[in-house]
Amino acid sequence: MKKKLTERQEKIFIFIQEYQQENGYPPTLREIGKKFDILSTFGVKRHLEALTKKGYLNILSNASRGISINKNESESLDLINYQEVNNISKIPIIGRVAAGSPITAEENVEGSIVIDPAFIKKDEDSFALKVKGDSMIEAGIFEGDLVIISPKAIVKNGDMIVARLEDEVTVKIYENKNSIVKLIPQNKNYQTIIVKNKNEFSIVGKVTGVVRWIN
Amino acid sequence: MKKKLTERQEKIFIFIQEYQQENGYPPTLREIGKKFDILSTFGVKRHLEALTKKGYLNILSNASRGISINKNESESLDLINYQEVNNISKIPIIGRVAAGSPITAEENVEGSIVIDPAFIKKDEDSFALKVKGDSMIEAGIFEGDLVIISPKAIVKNGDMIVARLEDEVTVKIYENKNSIVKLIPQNKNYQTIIVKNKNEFSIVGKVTGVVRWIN
DNA sequence: ATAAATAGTGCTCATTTGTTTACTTCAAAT
DNA sequence: ATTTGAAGTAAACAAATGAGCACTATTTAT
Repeated sequence: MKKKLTERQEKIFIFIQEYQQENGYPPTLREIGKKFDILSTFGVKRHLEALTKKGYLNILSNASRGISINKNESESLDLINYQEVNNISKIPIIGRVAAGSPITAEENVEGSIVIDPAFIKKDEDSFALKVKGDSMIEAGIFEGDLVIISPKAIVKNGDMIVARLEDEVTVKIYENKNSIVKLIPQNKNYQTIIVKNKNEFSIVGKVTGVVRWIN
Repeated sequence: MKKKLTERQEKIFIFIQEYQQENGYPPTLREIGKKFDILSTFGVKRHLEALTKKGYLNILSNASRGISINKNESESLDLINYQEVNNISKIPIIGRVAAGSPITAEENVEGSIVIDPAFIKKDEDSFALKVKGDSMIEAGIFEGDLVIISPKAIVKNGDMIVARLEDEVTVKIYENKNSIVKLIPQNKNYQTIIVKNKNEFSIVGKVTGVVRWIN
């Protein structure tokens, strides 16, 4: 379970996420400090330690930019991920997502799917979401399909992602031009969403697969 | 268009991708060197420069771990092709089908996918086909998708099936009214096929699943 | 055969970057 | 009133890391 962050910590956490998404690598202490007018690296470091203690980050000691974002916060999920049968990755399937709850919380797990490790490239944090709604039918994603999500993947413009807006989770095409983030559906009947309040928006992960079962 | 890589460059590029995927940040020159037994950082650096010049990477000068992966377009680097011997609901993937040969002949197998037995109802004869062509895009099946086929399933009108017509294998919607068999595509640009010579037609199986991998 | 591209070693150097200690400020809780 | 926790400054330090040069070896193409 994730512990609550202070306002400052949350802003820093969001910045790290955005930096990582835009650059493909995490920021340094000094880059974070510069952004938030913190003149001492020590001040930044303690923020990172707080975020680590609360389970949001992992930090590799003495490694530059050794920040990795922790998107699978609950320990129960780790148990699910470690159930590997003969080196085959078992991916948890997330069903309904209660408002405000972490997306990978145990109570949301509906089942699991087993994928050949040759297909899913060593991303043990992957999970699957059951799609509700038809906003992506033109991209060949239907209601009831499972989308496989890689939380650590680098998201680029045009990628299909799962985004969280306030307490809603949706599948859309991601576009970031001049810091204006757009979430583009693939259905003429839906409108593009322009993200205004970045605090209420986060990228859950990139869609790396689609699985559909008929009957 | 991306330029071709040397064997060495490709291995290094794949390693960088995997490292990024696993750790959330890119490797350092020395970490790459260690992996490939390159004792000098300069040797590694020139590989990165080559990869940059050929459009695979971007590098931020003087920044540690300042490597970002360029995912512009088609990366047909099939690092996914090896087979492992495990016996749990392993579904073979059929690639090209030689004219006249039985569709599940061993030489046609391109790989395999492992599916949770909870999903596939113990149909051990299931196999997967890689879709070529776009005749089913309106049913959410795109070129390159894998369709999972159950040869034993009972096929009803309206079901999606894989049919063999002479030496061609296609995915279509099946309809049989008054002994007139129609194969209906899901794409306005294609025409419904009416089967005349039933000797040259057979049902390979029913489509029970669709799997798509993005990137 | 000769030039060009590829691959690598060993070394030095400069910068980047994380670590640590000591001290300050402020607000909220006890 | 005192303690506690969050937030920050300044300075010195060590480790990590990229940059660069001179030189060698092998393969590939002209």
